[in-house]
Amino acid sequence: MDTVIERIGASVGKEATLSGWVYNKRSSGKVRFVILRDGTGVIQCVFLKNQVPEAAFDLADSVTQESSVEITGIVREEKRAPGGYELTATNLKLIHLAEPYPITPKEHGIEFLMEHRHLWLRSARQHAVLRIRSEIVKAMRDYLDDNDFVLADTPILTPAAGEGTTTLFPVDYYGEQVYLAQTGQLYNEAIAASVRKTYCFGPTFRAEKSKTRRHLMEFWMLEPEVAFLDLAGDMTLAEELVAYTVQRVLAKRRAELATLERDTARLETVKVPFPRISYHEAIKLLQDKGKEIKPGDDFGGDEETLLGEAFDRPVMIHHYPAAIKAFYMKRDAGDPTLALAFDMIASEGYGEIVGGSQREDDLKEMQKRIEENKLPPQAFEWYLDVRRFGSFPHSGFGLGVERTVAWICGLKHIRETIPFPRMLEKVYP
RNA sequence: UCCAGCGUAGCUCAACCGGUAGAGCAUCCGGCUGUUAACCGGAGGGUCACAGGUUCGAGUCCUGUCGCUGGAGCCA
Repeated sequence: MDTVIERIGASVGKEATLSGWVYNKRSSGKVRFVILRDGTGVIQCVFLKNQVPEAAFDLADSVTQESSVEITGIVREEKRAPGGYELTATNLKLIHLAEPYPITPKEHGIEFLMEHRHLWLRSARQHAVLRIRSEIVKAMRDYLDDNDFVLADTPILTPAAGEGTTTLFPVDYYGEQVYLAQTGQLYNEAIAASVRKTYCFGPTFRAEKSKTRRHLMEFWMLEPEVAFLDLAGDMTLAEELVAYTVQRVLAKRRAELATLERDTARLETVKVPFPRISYHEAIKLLQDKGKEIKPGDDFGGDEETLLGEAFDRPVMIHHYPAAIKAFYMKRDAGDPTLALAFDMIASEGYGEIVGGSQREDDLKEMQKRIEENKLPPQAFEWYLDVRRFGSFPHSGFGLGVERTVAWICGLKHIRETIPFPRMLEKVYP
């Protein structure tokens, strides 16, 4: 196996050759330090004038930031080193001399960093976020895979608007106008009738003119859908999935959370059960906190923050007014003005990370909703078939991956949670 | 779309009431045997976003345009 900095401890006292990029360098006359970054970690390499070839010693001074190099040396434990190890170099080989690197070890503004996002990803913070994001996705998929879910991906190009056309990106499809997917949910419902428990995981697209720290035009969503599951069971699935994911990141990505200076005490408490309050209880809670809000209103960013802050773990709000929720959600049998829907609001002001519901499974009722919402009925015939041929109660939800990453990492802005964010009118790089 | 703030060196920022354009980092040259965003000395580097106006004189004041940032709205 190749020697990498992450596992350098196994090579103490031995010679190792590391390949990577020059993260920084320092010089003190007859001793020179090259800080090497190899993608798994960072280690300082010490060059002593009388112990390395002259060419290598010269190169240790002239090599530029982010040049790619190969460094050979003896691995040593070192108390003063942040990672605990150091390399006493015996040689340095240049692979490519980098041009002057734009992102220096000093501060930079967000505009400049976003313009250089492809290079910014190499920095310690972004590296940590990439690794945590990967762990989060793996944890979620592991949880679902281990609980009998079948991954079945849904299309990106879709023939008709899911709900209204204003938020969709139109695409020319051999002369026909189609749209980038907003959700895989409707397809998931059909798949659930085949495999009982399914999920899709992929990008979704919104053409909204949203310009906030919580919105992206292109974001990834994890959407489970389960046959014969009601709203309460749906909430249980959501809280178990989220709690498992948070605990997994705490167990496996401590170092990265530390790099991000995340207060992990706020994550330790994220265990089941999560608090569940009804929409009307939430309204009352907000009114008690002095918010001017009345039953029937939807929650804005401020309200979500207040609700999230009221608990030490994510809170689930259920039984929203049907009027402010999607057409396919089942109504409450006792009060048809309410939808069997829930949102999960993350703690610490990160807002909604999960939105789910029990789906309408009655054919007549669904036909009525499609008509009321002025949706093109022919585009939904296949969807109605799910209600025509052995209709079944079923529920599911969508989990926004980037908002979840922002919350777990403690990032202020969602743009750092995905390698190349698609922001309002910004698609470079 | 609306509101607010900001556009000065490659980067991050200063420049007081309108009076000669400045620092740190980066780059180049030199010094230092343990540095941790190393440090010390030196050098080069400017269409003060763009256009117009006021003034003896504008980076600074006024108008417009463009761009960026934050927020609102919008938002399964």
